[in-house]
Amino acid sequence: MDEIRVRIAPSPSGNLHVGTARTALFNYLFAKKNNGKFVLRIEDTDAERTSQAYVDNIFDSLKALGLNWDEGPDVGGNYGPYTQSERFDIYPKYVQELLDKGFAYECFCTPEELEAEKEEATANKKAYVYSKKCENLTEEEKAKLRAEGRKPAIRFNIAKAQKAFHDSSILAFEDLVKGHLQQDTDLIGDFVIMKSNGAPTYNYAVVIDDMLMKISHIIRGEDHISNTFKQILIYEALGAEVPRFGHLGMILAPDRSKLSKRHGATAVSEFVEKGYLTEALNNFVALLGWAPSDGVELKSLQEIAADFRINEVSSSNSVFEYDKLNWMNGQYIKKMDIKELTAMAKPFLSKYDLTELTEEQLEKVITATREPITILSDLTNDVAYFFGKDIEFEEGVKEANIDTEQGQAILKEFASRIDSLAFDDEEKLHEQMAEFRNFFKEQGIKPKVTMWTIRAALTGRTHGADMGVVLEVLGKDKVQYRIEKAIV
RNA sequence: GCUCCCAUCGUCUAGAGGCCUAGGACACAUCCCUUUCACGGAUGCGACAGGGGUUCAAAUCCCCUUGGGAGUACCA
Repeated sequence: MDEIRVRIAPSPSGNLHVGTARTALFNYLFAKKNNGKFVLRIEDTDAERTSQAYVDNIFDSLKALGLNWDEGPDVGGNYGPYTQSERFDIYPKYVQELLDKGFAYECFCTPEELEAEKEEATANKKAYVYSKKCENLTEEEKAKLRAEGRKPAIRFNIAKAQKAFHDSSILAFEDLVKGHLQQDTDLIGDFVIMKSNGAPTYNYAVVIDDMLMKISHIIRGEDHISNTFKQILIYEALGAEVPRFGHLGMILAPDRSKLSKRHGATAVSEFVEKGYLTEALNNFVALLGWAPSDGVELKSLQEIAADFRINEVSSSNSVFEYDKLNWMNGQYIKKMDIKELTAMAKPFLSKYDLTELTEEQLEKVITATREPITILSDLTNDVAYFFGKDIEFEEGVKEANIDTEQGQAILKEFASRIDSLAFDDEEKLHEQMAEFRNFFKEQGIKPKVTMWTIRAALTGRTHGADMGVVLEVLGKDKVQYRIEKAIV
């Protein structure tokens, strides 16, 4: 194939999962690195589990991550439509071709008959393989079954295809990330490619779509390895060029089970709602299975794309731990443009009356509180004392820092200086506070203890934003009010 | 059950036979910086799953065991 074309084909039966996001990312990176095209296809074959809300979520999440597609349902392209449900009329044609070539046959088995076969297989500790009962039905037999009202499903004839294109029953291919992979096709049952209701099944529809969309490389999760053998055979039976495959390890929860709701967020949109930055999410997820050649882990999408090589991706599973994601998110928050950060922070500040502060003051507050946070939602609590008249004291803070003889002395001295404090002159205020600390330092009280008392009275806590910013943003009136309230 | 995949610090990983007394990042601990918490800096803790081979030499190659994951649908 001349052009490199990859795709991501999510099924809209849920919000975009981080695992899918990583697959999308690796496909995107591979396309970027190789000047290829990245296409998005929506696999909504199963109407019952599918919804438009999920389709929207998938679009929005992918866009938020910056994983822009070159072709897709919304932007179109030369190989559309890009939504499977709109492609239903093209699937029967190739089923007929397979039927004509003898690589497929009609199957009239009922669910009950199939169930019985499976039970027998498990009873004999054998792998279940369809009995091929319907492989050689005569026209008369078929007509009779049809007369009974039975509608056939179409099955793919594995052995026939395998024999036609390979020397033995072993089917092998070179995986882009896992290397040599093989499977004995005698162990693969003749699977249904078209249901009795006329709808195509997944393994068949993907092949037709990928073939028609000229997909050259299929990068996906390793849960698809066993499907790959079935799919290769369909490509071959259709006389189509078989694409290259690359199977990625799975993302596991810390308990090594599948990442699910009980482990916390699973959808990209949930991470965003919690206050994770999509840049950090991309960066983190890229590092699950891939390592930059220069060892520098903090990297933009562009930098990663330039360095990315699919064959360097690890073939093992990786555990999704929040520690590193949190650290990374914090790094991005620290480096982010303050205006952009402030805008992103606002949704997390909805419980406060933001009109209390000017935009400039808000930016100061965010600047002074961004350092220690790892996710945007940390801001909600960290910024609380900048709003409203009164504050809430954290447990024990009042008793230890204010209700003491020393605390009261510090507060009284501070109260006496409030009138002379330069609330609107950052530099001067800084000097005045230094002088204030020295006043007590000479009495043997550590600077940080002095500040703890003032901070406690003003914020209800012993740690938080820079005191200069606290004083400046709070302003003389609030400072005076809170200090006086703390003096017994 | 059957088939397939995987296996380096707690986690993500570097490592493609000698460069490995196994490197980095996160987490953790200690120290420094400091008006707090942090940030930043320094140091420390910490792994080649086990057993057999092959080889002058194995984390790297082969086999077995063990452990983990996936697939086994007229779901995708």
